[in-house]
Amino acid sequence: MSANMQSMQTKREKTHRMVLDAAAKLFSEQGYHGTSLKSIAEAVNMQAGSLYYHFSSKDQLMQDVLNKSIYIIYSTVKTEMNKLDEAASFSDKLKAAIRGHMIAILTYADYTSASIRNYGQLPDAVHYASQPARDEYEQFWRELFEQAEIAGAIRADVDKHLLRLSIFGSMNWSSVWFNAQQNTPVEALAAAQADIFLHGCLKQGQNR
Amino acid sequence: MSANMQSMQTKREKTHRMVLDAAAKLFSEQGYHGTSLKSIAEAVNMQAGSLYYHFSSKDQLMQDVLNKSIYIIYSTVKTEMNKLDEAASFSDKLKAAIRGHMIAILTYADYTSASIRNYGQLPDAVHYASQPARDEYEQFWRELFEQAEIAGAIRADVDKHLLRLSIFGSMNWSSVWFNAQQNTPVEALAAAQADIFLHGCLKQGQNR
DNA sequence: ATTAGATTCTAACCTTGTTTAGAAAATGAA
DNA sequence: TTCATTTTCTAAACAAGGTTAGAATCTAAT
Repeated sequence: MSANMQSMQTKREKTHRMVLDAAAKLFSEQGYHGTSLKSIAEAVNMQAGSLYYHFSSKDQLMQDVLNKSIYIIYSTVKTEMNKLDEAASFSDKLKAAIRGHMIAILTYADYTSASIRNYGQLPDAVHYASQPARDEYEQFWRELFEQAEIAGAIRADVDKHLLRLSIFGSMNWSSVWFNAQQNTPVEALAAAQADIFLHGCLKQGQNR
Repeated sequence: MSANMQSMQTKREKTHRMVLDAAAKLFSEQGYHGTSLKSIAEAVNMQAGSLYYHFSSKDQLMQDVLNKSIYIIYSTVKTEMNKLDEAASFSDKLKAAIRGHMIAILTYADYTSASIRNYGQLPDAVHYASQPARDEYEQFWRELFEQAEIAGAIRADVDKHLLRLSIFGSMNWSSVWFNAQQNTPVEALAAAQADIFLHGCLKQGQNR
Protein backbone atom coordinates (compact mmCIF):
# COMPACT_ATOMS: atom_id res chain seq x y z
CA MET A 1 0.00 0.00 0.00
CA SER A 2 3.04 2.23 0.00
CA ALA A 3 5.33 1.35 -2.92
CA ASN A 4 2.84 1.96 -5.68
CA MET A 5 -0.24 3.47 -4.24
CA GLN A 6 -0.35 5.06 -7.61
CA SER A 7 -1.05 1.82 -9.43
CA MET A 8 -3.72 0.92 -6.93
CA GLN A 9 -5.36 4.22 -7.52
CA THR A 10 -5.19 3.75 -11.24
CA LYS A 11 -6.69 0.27 -10.95
CA ARG A 12 -9.62 1.68 -9.10
CA GLU A 13 -9.91 4.62 -11.42
CA LYS A 14 -9.64 2.33 -14.39
CA THR A 15 -12.70 0.36 -13.33
CA HIS A 16 -14.43 3.57 -12.40
CA ARG A 17 -13.91 4.87 -15.91
CA MET A 18 -14.92 1.60 -17.54
CA VAL A 19 -18.20 1.70 -15.68
CA LEU A 20 -18.74 5.33 -16.62
CA ASP A 21 -17.98 4.57 -20.26
CA ALA A 22 -20.42 1.67 -20.32
CA ALA A 23 -23.07 3.78 -18.64
CA ALA A 24 -22.59 6.61 -21.12
CA LYS A 25 -22.91 4.23 -24.03
CA LEU A 26 -26.09 2.65 -22.74
CA PHE A 27 -27.63 5.92 -21.59
CA SER A 28 -27.07 7.28 -25.08
CA GLU A 29 -28.55 4.24 -26.79
CA GLN A 30 -31.52 3.46 -24.59
CA GLY A 31 -32.04 6.56 -22.50
CA TYR A 32 -31.67 7.00 -18.77
CA HIS A 33 -34.86 5.23 -17.75
CA GLY A 34 -34.42 2.57 -20.40
CA THR A 35 -31.05 1.56 -19.03
CA SER A 36 -30.84 -0.77 -16.03
CA LEU A 37 -27.90 -1.02 -13.67
CA LYS A 38 -27.86 -4.71 -14.51
CA SER A 39 -27.16 -3.98 -18.18
CA ILE A 40 -24.40 -1.54 -17.25
CA ALA A 41 -22.89 -4.11 -14.92
CA GLU A 42 -23.05 -6.79 -17.59
CA ALA A 43 -21.16 -4.55 -20.00
CA VAL A 44 -18.21 -4.54 -17.60
CA ASN A 45 -18.62 -8.13 -16.39
CA MET A 46 -19.96 -7.28 -13.01
CA GLN A 47 -23.02 -7.73 -10.88
CA ALA A 48 -25.40 -4.83 -10.46
CA GLY A 49 -24.74 -4.51 -6.75
CA SER A 50 -21.01 -4.15 -7.31
CA LEU A 51 -21.49 -0.85 -9.06
CA TYR A 52 -22.25 0.73 -5.72
CA TYR A 53 -18.65 0.40 -4.73
CA HIS A 54 -17.86 2.97 -7.44
CA PHE A 55 -21.03 5.06 -7.53
CA SER A 56 -23.48 5.99 -4.85
CA SER A 57 -26.56 5.70 -7.08
CA LYS A 58 -27.83 5.55 -10.62
CA ASP A 59 -28.53 9.26 -10.47
CA GLN A 60 -24.95 9.93 -9.47
CA LEU A 61 -23.76 7.84 -12.40
CA MET A 62 -25.84 9.87 -14.82
CA GLN A 63 -24.70 13.09 -13.24
CA ASP A 64 -21.07 12.14 -13.75
CA VAL A 65 -21.78 11.30 -17.38
CA LEU A 66 -23.43 14.68 -17.84
CA ASN A 67 -20.63 16.62 -16.22
CA LYS A 68 -17.98 14.82 -18.22
CA SER A 69 -19.93 15.41 -21.41
CA ILE A 70 -20.24 19.13 -20.84
CA TYR A 71 -16.61 19.36 -19.81
CA ILE A 72 -15.46 17.53 -22.95
CA ILE A 73 -17.45 19.78 -25.24
CA TYR A 74 -16.53 23.09 -23.66
CA SER A 75 -12.84 22.29 -23.28
CA THR A 76 -12.58 21.08 -26.86
CA VAL A 77 -14.20 24.26 -28.08
CA LYS A 78 -11.82 26.33 -25.97
CA THR A 79 -8.86 24.46 -27.42
CA GLU A 80 -9.96 25.23 -30.95
CA MET A 81 -10.59 28.88 -30.11
CA ASN A 82 -7.16 29.21 -28.55
CA LYS A 83 -5.53 28.19 -31.82
CA LEU A 84 -6.79 31.40 -33.40
CA ASP A 85 -4.66 34.49 -33.40
CA GLU A 86 -5.77 37.87 -32.10
CA ALA A 87 -6.97 39.20 -35.41
CA ALA A 88 -9.24 36.30 -36.23
CA SER A 89 -12.45 37.24 -38.01
CA PHE A 90 -15.91 36.25 -36.87
CA SER A 91 -15.95 33.66 -39.64
CA ASP A 92 -12.82 32.11 -38.24
CA LYS A 93 -14.17 32.19 -34.71
CA LEU A 94 -17.47 30.62 -35.64
CA LYS A 95 -15.69 27.97 -37.69
CA ALA A 96 -13.42 27.18 -34.76
CA ALA A 97 -16.29 26.98 -32.29
CA ILE A 98 -18.28 24.72 -34.57
CA ARG A 99 -15.22 22.59 -35.23
CA GLY A 100 -14.61 22.15 -31.51
CA HIS A 101 -18.21 21.32 -30.72
CA MET A 102 -18.47 18.83 -33.59
CA ILE A 103 -15.16 17.15 -32.80
CA ALA A 104 -16.27 16.70 -29.21
CA ILE A 105 -19.72 15.46 -30.10
CA LEU A 106 -18.62 12.98 -32.72
CA THR A 107 -15.44 11.78 -31.06
CA TYR A 108 -16.98 11.25 -27.63
CA ALA A 109 -20.37 10.30 -29.00
CA ASP A 110 -21.31 8.08 -26.07
CA TYR A 111 -20.99 10.85 -23.54
CA THR A 112 -22.27 13.75 -25.55
CA SER A 113 -25.14 11.81 -27.01
CA ALA A 114 -26.09 10.57 -23.54
CA SER A 115 -26.22 14.18 -22.48
CA ILE A 116 -28.13 15.45 -25.48
CA ARG A 117 -30.60 12.61 -25.85
CA ASN A 118 -31.67 12.67 -22.23
CA TYR A 119 -31.96 16.41 -21.93
CA GLY A 120 -35.19 17.27 -20.17
CA GLN A 121 -36.04 13.66 -19.39
CA LEU A 122 -34.04 13.28 -16.22
CA PRO A 123 -35.00 13.42 -12.55
CA ASP A 124 -35.08 17.04 -11.44
CA ALA A 125 -32.15 16.69 -9.07
CA VAL A 126 -29.93 15.33 -11.83
CA HIS A 127 -31.05 17.96 -14.29
CA TYR A 128 -30.46 20.87 -11.96
CA ALA A 129 -27.05 19.61 -10.91
CA SER A 130 -25.76 20.01 -14.46
CA GLN A 131 -27.49 23.29 -15.19
CA PRO A 132 -24.70 25.66 -14.11
CA ALA A 133 -22.12 24.04 -16.39
CA ARG A 134 -24.58 24.10 -19.24
CA ASP A 135 -25.39 27.75 -18.64
CA GLU A 136 -21.73 28.66 -18.64
CA TYR A 137 -21.21 26.99 -21.99
CA GLU A 138 -24.28 28.64 -23.44
CA GLN A 139 -22.95 31.97 -22.25
CA PHE A 140 -19.82 31.43 -24.31
CA TRP A 141 -21.89 31.15 -27.46
CA ARG A 142 -24.06 34.12 -26.58
CA GLU A 143 -20.98 36.27 -26.24
CA LEU A 144 -19.57 34.98 -29.51
CA PHE A 145 -22.61 36.24 -31.35
CA GLU A 146 -22.77 39.47 -29.43
CA GLN A 147 -19.22 40.27 -30.48
CA ALA A 148 -20.05 39.38 -34.05
CA GLU A 149 -22.98 41.75 -33.96
CA ILE A 150 -20.87 44.56 -32.60
CA ALA A 151 -18.21 43.91 -35.22
CA GLY A 152 -20.92 44.09 -37.86
CA ALA A 153 -20.16 40.67 -39.25
CA ILE A 154 -23.72 39.38 -39.19
CA ARG A 155 -26.59 40.58 -41.33
CA ALA A 156 -28.81 42.93 -39.37
CA ASP A 157 -31.97 41.02 -40.18
CA VAL A 158 -30.71 37.76 -38.75
CA ASP A 159 -32.10 36.78 -35.36
CA LYS A 160 -28.97 35.94 -33.33
CA HIS A 161 -30.96 33.97 -30.84
CA LEU A 162 -32.46 31.76 -33.52
CA LEU A 163 -29.13 31.51 -35.30
CA ARG A 164 -27.44 30.15 -32.21
CA LEU A 165 -30.21 27.68 -31.53
CA SER A 166 -30.21 26.55 -35.16
CA ILE A 167 -26.51 25.87 -35.09
CA PHE A 168 -26.90 23.96 -31.87
CA GLY A 169 -29.72 21.94 -33.32
CA SER A 170 -27.76 20.94 -36.39
CA MET A 171 -24.65 20.07 -34.46
CA ASN A 172 -26.42 18.12 -31.76
CA TRP A 173 -28.57 16.23 -34.22
CA SER A 174 -25.42 14.99 -35.92
CA SER A 175 -24.85 12.72 -32.95
CA VAL A 176 -27.97 10.88 -34.05
CA TRP A 177 -27.03 10.18 -37.66
CA PHE A 178 -23.25 10.27 -37.66
CA ASN A 179 -21.51 7.01 -38.37
CA ALA A 180 -17.81 7.09 -37.63
CA GLN A 181 -17.05 4.29 -40.08
CA GLN A 182 -18.85 5.47 -43.17
CA ASN A 183 -18.89 9.23 -42.87
CA THR A 184 -16.60 12.01 -43.88
CA PRO A 185 -13.82 12.89 -41.42
CA VAL A 186 -15.10 14.96 -38.55
CA GLU A 187 -13.10 18.08 -39.38
CA ALA A 188 -14.37 18.19 -42.95
CA LEU A 189 -17.89 17.72 -41.71
CA ALA A 190 -17.49 20.57 -39.26
CA ALA A 191 -16.13 22.84 -41.96
CA ALA A 192 -19.05 22.04 -44.25
CA GLN A 193 -21.46 22.62 -41.39
CA ALA A 194 -19.97 26.03 -40.67
CA ASP A 195 -20.02 26.93 -44.34
CA ILE A 196 -23.75 26.31 -44.55
CA PHE A 197 -24.46 28.61 -41.65
CA LEU A 198 -22.10 31.30 -42.86
CA HIS A 199 -23.07 31.37 -46.52
CA GLY A 200 -26.28 29.39 -46.91
CA CYS A 201 -26.90 26.93 -49.70
CA LEU A 202 -28.04 29.13 -52.57
CA LYS A 203 -25.83 30.02 -55.49
CA GLN A 204 -24.51 33.55 -55.24
CA GLY A 205 -27.00 36.14 -56.32
CA GLN A 206 -29.53 33.45 -57.00
CA ASN A 207 -32.96 33.65 -55.55
CA ARG A 208 -34.80 30.99 -57.45
CA MET B 1 -77.51 1.96 -30.07
CA SER B 2 -79.31 2.90 -33.26
CA ALA B 3 -80.42 6.55 -33.16
CA ASN B 4 -77.05 8.07 -32.57
CA MET B 5 -74.44 5.37 -32.91
CA GLN B 6 -72.43 8.31 -34.07
CA SER B 7 -72.36 9.93 -30.64
CA MET B 8 -71.42 6.64 -29.02
CA GLN B 9 -68.57 6.26 -31.41
CA THR B 10 -67.48 9.79 -30.78
CA LYS B 11 -67.65 9.23 -27.05
CA ARG B 12 -65.33 6.28 -27.38
CA GLU B 13 -63.10 8.07 -29.82
CA LYS B 14 -63.07 11.11 -27.63
CA THR B 15 -61.63 9.18 -24.71
CA HIS B 16 -59.31 7.36 -27.06
CA ARG B 17 -57.92 10.66 -28.25
CA MET B 18 -57.69 12.11 -24.75
CA VAL B 19 -55.59 9.15 -23.69
CA LEU B 20 -53.41 9.48 -26.77
CA ASP B 21 -52.95 13.19 -26.13
CA ALA B 22 -51.97 12.60 -22.54
CA ALA B 23 -49.57 9.86 -23.55
CA ALA B 24 -47.95 12.06 -26.19
CA LYS B 25 -47.48 14.84 -23.70
CA LEU B 26 -45.89 12.61 -21.10
CA PHE B 27 -43.78 10.67 -23.58
CA SER B 28 -42.42 13.96 -24.86
CA GLU B 29 -41.68 15.28 -21.38
CA GLN B 30 -40.30 12.22 -19.65
CA GLY B 31 -39.49 9.79 -22.42
CA TYR B 32 -41.04 6.43 -23.21
CA HIS B 33 -39.40 4.48 -20.41
CA GLY B 34 -39.79 7.34 -17.96
CA THR B 35 -43.53 7.42 -18.43
CA SER B 36 -45.73 4.97 -16.54
CA LEU B 37 -49.19 3.91 -17.58
CA LYS B 38 -50.29 5.03 -14.16
CA SER B 39 -49.21 8.61 -14.87
CA ILE B 40 -50.98 8.56 -18.23
CA ALA B 41 -54.11 7.22 -16.59
CA GLU B 42 -53.97 9.87 -13.88
CA ALA B 43 -53.80 12.59 -16.52
CA VAL B 44 -57.19 11.48 -17.81
CA ASN B 45 -58.68 10.56 -14.42
CA MET B 46 -58.51 6.83 -14.91
CA GLN B 47 -56.91 3.76 -13.44
CA ALA B 48 -53.96 2.23 -15.25
CA GLY B 49 -55.81 -0.98 -16.04
CA SER B 50 -58.61 0.92 -17.76
CA LEU B 51 -56.30 2.05 -20.50
CA TYR B 52 -56.33 -1.46 -21.88
CA TYR B 53 -59.88 -1.02 -23.02
CA HIS B 54 -58.55 1.54 -25.51
CA PHE B 55 -55.05 0.25 -26.21
CA SER B 56 -53.64 -3.23 -26.30
CA SER B 57 -50.30 -2.29 -24.70
CA LYS B 58 -47.93 0.52 -23.85
CA ASP B 59 -46.00 -0.24 -27.03
CA GLN B 60 -49.15 0.13 -29.07
CA LEU B 61 -49.83 3.47 -27.43
CA MET B 62 -46.39 4.73 -28.35
CA GLN B 63 -46.74 3.38 -31.84
CA ASP B 64 -49.96 5.30 -32.33
CA VAL B 65 -48.30 8.47 -31.06
CA LEU B 66 -45.45 7.97 -33.51
CA ASN B 67 -47.70 7.33 -36.47
CA LYS B 68 -49.86 10.33 -35.71
CA SER B 69 -46.77 12.48 -35.32
CA ILE B 70 -45.33 11.49 -38.67
CA TYR B 71 -48.70 11.88 -40.33
CA ILE B 72 -49.16 15.37 -38.90
CA ILE B 73 -45.76 16.53 -40.06
CA TYR B 74 -45.90 15.10 -43.55
CA SER B 75 -49.44 16.21 -44.27
CA THR B 76 -48.75 19.73 -43.03
CA VAL B 77 -45.71 19.93 -45.27
CA LYS B 78 -47.75 18.68 -48.23
CA THR B 79 -50.39 21.31 -47.55
CA GLU B 80 -47.81 24.08 -47.61
CA MET B 81 -46.24 22.70 -50.79
CA ASN B 82 -49.60 22.53 -52.51
CA LYS B 83 -50.09 26.25 -52.00
CA LEU B 84 -47.22 26.92 -54.38
CA ASP B 85 -47.85 27.42 -58.05
CA GLU B 86 -46.16 25.46 -60.80
CA ALA B 87 -43.35 27.90 -61.39
CA ALA B 88 -42.23 28.08 -57.78
CA SER B 89 -38.48 28.42 -57.32
CA PHE B 90 -36.36 26.17 -55.13
CA SER B 91 -36.24 28.96 -52.58
CA ASP B 92 -39.99 29.01 -52.45
CA LYS B 93 -40.21 25.26 -52.19
CA LEU B 94 -37.66 25.02 -49.41
CA LYS B 95 -39.36 27.83 -47.54
CA ALA B 96 -42.71 26.07 -47.86
CA ALA B 97 -41.32 22.74 -46.72
CA ILE B 98 -39.61 24.30 -43.74
CA ARG B 99 -42.73 26.28 -42.91
CA GLY B 100 -44.83 23.13 -42.97
CA HIS B 101 -42.43 21.13 -40.86
CA MET B 102 -42.05 23.92 -38.30
CA ILE B 103 -45.77 24.60 -38.08
CA ALA B 104 -46.39 20.92 -37.45
CA ILE B 105 -43.60 20.56 -34.91
CA LEU B 106 -44.45 23.63 -32.90
CA THR B 107 -48.23 23.40 -33.12
CA TYR B 108 -48.45 19.73 -32.23
CA ALA B 109 -45.43 19.79 -29.97
CA ASP B 110 -46.60 16.96 -27.74
CA TYR B 111 -46.80 14.48 -30.57
CA THR B 112 -43.84 15.57 -32.63
CA SER B 113 -41.60 16.02 -29.65
CA ALA B 114 -42.58 12.58 -28.35
CA SER B 115 -41.51 11.21 -31.70
CA ILE B 116 -38.27 13.14 -31.94
CA ARG B 117 -37.13 12.83 -28.35
CA ASN B 118 -37.59 9.09 -28.21
CA TYR B 119 -36.05 8.34 -31.56
CA GLY B 120 -33.67 5.42 -31.22
CA GLN B 121 -34.60 4.73 -27.61
CA LEU B 122 -37.66 2.61 -28.24
CA PRO B 123 -38.18 -1.15 -28.22
CA ASP B 124 -37.17 -2.55 -31.59
CA ALA B 125 -40.68 -3.60 -32.54
CA VAL B 126 -42.02 -0.09 -31.98
CA HIS B 127 -39.13 1.51 -33.81
CA TYR B 128 -39.43 -0.70 -36.87
CA ALA B 129 -43.17 -0.29 -37.08
CA SER B 130 -42.79 3.43 -37.71
CA GLN B 131 -39.80 3.14 -40.04
CA PRO B 132 -41.70 2.95 -43.36
CA ALA B 133 -43.60 6.17 -42.71
CA ARG B 134 -40.40 7.88 -41.65
CA ASP B 135 -38.60 6.67 -44.76
CA GLU B 136 -41.34 7.95 -46.98
CA TYR B 137 -41.13 11.39 -45.45
CA GLU B 138 -37.36 11.42 -45.71
CA GLN B 139 -37.67 10.48 -49.36
CA PHE B 140 -39.74 13.61 -49.94
CA TRP B 141 -36.87 15.77 -48.70
CA ARG B 142 -34.28 13.83 -50.65
CA GLU B 143 -36.19 14.48 -53.83
CA LEU B 144 -36.61 18.15 -53.00
CA PHE B 145 -32.85 18.57 -52.88
CA GLU B 146 -32.25 16.41 -55.92
CA GLN B 147 -34.54 18.65 -57.95
CA ALA B 148 -32.80 21.70 -56.58
CA GLU B 149 -29.48 20.29 -57.65
CA ILE B 150 -30.71 19.55 -61.16
CA ALA B 151 -32.19 23.02 -61.41
CA GLY B 152 -28.83 24.43 -60.36
CA ALA B 153 -30.22 26.32 -57.42
CA ILE B 154 -27.75 25.04 -54.87
CA ARG B 155 -24.04 25.80 -54.74
CA ALA B 156 -22.06 22.92 -56.16
CA ASP B 157 -19.79 22.64 -53.15
CA VAL B 158 -22.63 22.15 -50.69
CA ASP B 159 -23.14 18.60 -49.47
CA LYS B 160 -26.86 18.00 -50.01
CA HIS B 161 -26.88 15.16 -47.57
CA LEU B 162 -25.43 17.27 -44.81
CA LEU B 163 -27.64 20.19 -45.75
CA ARG B 164 -30.76 18.11 -45.36
CA LEU B 165 -29.62 16.70 -42.03
CA SER B 166 -28.65 20.16 -40.78
CA ILE B 167 -32.03 21.56 -41.59
CA PHE B 168 -33.68 18.64 -39.87
CA GLY B 169 -31.50 19.11 -36.83
CA SER B 170 -32.35 22.77 -36.48
CA MET B 171 -36.04 22.26 -37.00
CA ASN B 172 -36.33 19.30 -34.68
CA TRP B 173 -34.29 20.94 -31.97
CA SER B 174 -36.75 23.81 -31.95
CA SER B 175 -39.23 21.52 -30.26
CA VAL B 176 -36.87 21.53 -27.28
CA TRP B 177 -36.54 25.27 -26.79
CA PHE B 178 -39.68 26.69 -28.33
CA ASN B 179 -42.11 28.32 -25.95
CA ALA B 180 -45.47 29.03 -27.47
CA GLN B 181 -46.21 31.86 -25.06
CA GLN B 182 -43.05 33.89 -25.27
CA ASN B 183 -41.69 33.22 -28.74
CA THR B 184 -42.21 34.75 -32.14
CA PRO B 185 -45.18 33.46 -34.15
CA VAL B 186 -44.44 30.12 -35.74
CA GLU B 187 -44.63 31.34 -39.34
CA ALA B 188 -42.15 34.13 -38.74
CA LEU B 189 -39.83 31.72 -37.02
CA ALA B 190 -40.04 29.32 -39.94
CA ALA B 191 -39.28 32.10 -42.40
CA ALA B 192 -36.24 33.18 -40.40
CA GLN B 193 -35.11 29.58 -40.17
CA ALA B 194 -35.35 29.14 -43.93
CA ASP B 195 -33.55 32.41 -44.52
CA ILE B 196 -30.57 31.27 -42.50
CA PHE B 197 -30.22 28.08 -44.52
CA LEU B 198 -30.73 29.82 -47.85
CA HIS B 199 -28.47 32.82 -47.31
CA GLY B 200 -26.37 32.16 -44.23
CA CYS B 201 -25.70 34.74 -41.56
CA LEU B 202 -22.81 36.76 -42.98
CA LYS B 203 -23.20 40.19 -44.46
CA GLN B 204 -23.11 40.13 -48.25
CA GLY B 205 -19.60 39.97 -49.62
CA GLN B 206 -18.23 39.89 -46.11
CA ASN B 207 -15.82 37.23 -45.04
CA ARG B 208 -14.52 38.57 -41.80
C1' DA C 1 -87.59 0.06 -14.69
C1' DT C 2 -85.21 -3.30 -17.18
C1' DT C 3 -81.70 -4.84 -19.80
C1' DA C 4 -77.83 -5.32 -22.97
C1' DG C 5 -73.74 -3.33 -24.10
C1' DA C 6 -70.02 -0.17 -23.23
C1' DT C 7 -66.76 1.51 -20.08
C1' DT C 8 -64.10 1.65 -15.93
C1' DC C 9 -62.45 -0.23 -11.60
C1' DT C 10 -60.36 -3.54 -8.39
C1' DA C 11 -57.12 -6.64 -7.12
C1' DA C 12 -53.97 -9.46 -8.08
C1' DC C 13 -49.80 -11.61 -10.84
C1' DC C 14 -45.42 -11.55 -12.42
C1' DT C 15 -41.39 -9.34 -13.76
C1' DT C 16 -37.96 -6.03 -13.30
C1' DG C 17 -35.41 -2.44 -11.06
C1' DT C 18 -32.70 0.03 -7.37
C1' DT C 19 -30.54 -0.45 -3.24
C1' DT C 20 -28.33 -2.53 0.97
C1' DA C 21 -25.70 -5.55 4.17
C1' DG C 22 -22.72 -8.93 4.88
C1' DA C 23 -20.01 -12.79 2.97
C1' DA C 24 -16.53 -14.03 -0.21
C1' DA C 25 -12.77 -13.39 -3.08
C1' DA C 26 -8.85 -10.96 -4.88
C1' DT C 27 -4.82 -8.16 -4.20
C1' DG C 28 -0.38 -6.90 -2.79
C1' DA C 29 2.80 -5.70 1.08
C1' DA C 30 5.34 -7.67 4.99
C1' DT D 1 2.57 -17.53 3.74
C1' DT D 2 0.06 -14.27 6.30
C1' DC D 3 -2.57 -10.42 6.85
C1' DA D 4 -5.00 -6.08 6.10
C1' DT D 5 -7.26 -3.80 2.50
C1' DT D 6 -9.67 -3.45 -1.63
C1' DT D 7 -12.93 -5.15 -4.64
C1' DT D 8 -16.71 -8.03 -6.03
C1' DC D 9 -20.48 -11.17 -5.21
C1' DT D 10 -24.69 -13.07 -3.11
C1' DA D 11 -29.04 -12.71 -1.47
C1' DA D 12 -32.60 -10.36 -0.07
C1' DA D 13 -35.64 -6.22 0.73
C1' DC D 14 -38.58 -3.26 -1.17
C1' DA D 15 -40.89 -0.54 -4.62
C1' DA D 16 -42.84 0.03 -9.10
C1' DG D 17 -44.32 -1.21 -13.55
C1' DG D 18 -47.08 -3.74 -17.33
C1' DT D 19 -50.69 -6.76 -17.74
C1' DT D 20 -54.95 -9.52 -17.00
C1' DA D 21 -59.51 -11.33 -15.44
C1' DG D 22 -63.56 -10.56 -13.49
C1' DA D 23 -66.55 -7.51 -10.86
C1' DA D 24 -68.76 -3.16 -10.79
C1' DT D 25 -70.63 0.79 -12.82
C1' DC D 26 -72.48 3.57 -16.28
C1' DT D 27 -75.32 4.55 -20.49
C1' DA D 28 -79.03 4.63 -23.42
C1' DA D 29 -82.67 2.21 -25.82
C1' DT D 30 -86.85 -0.44 -25.01
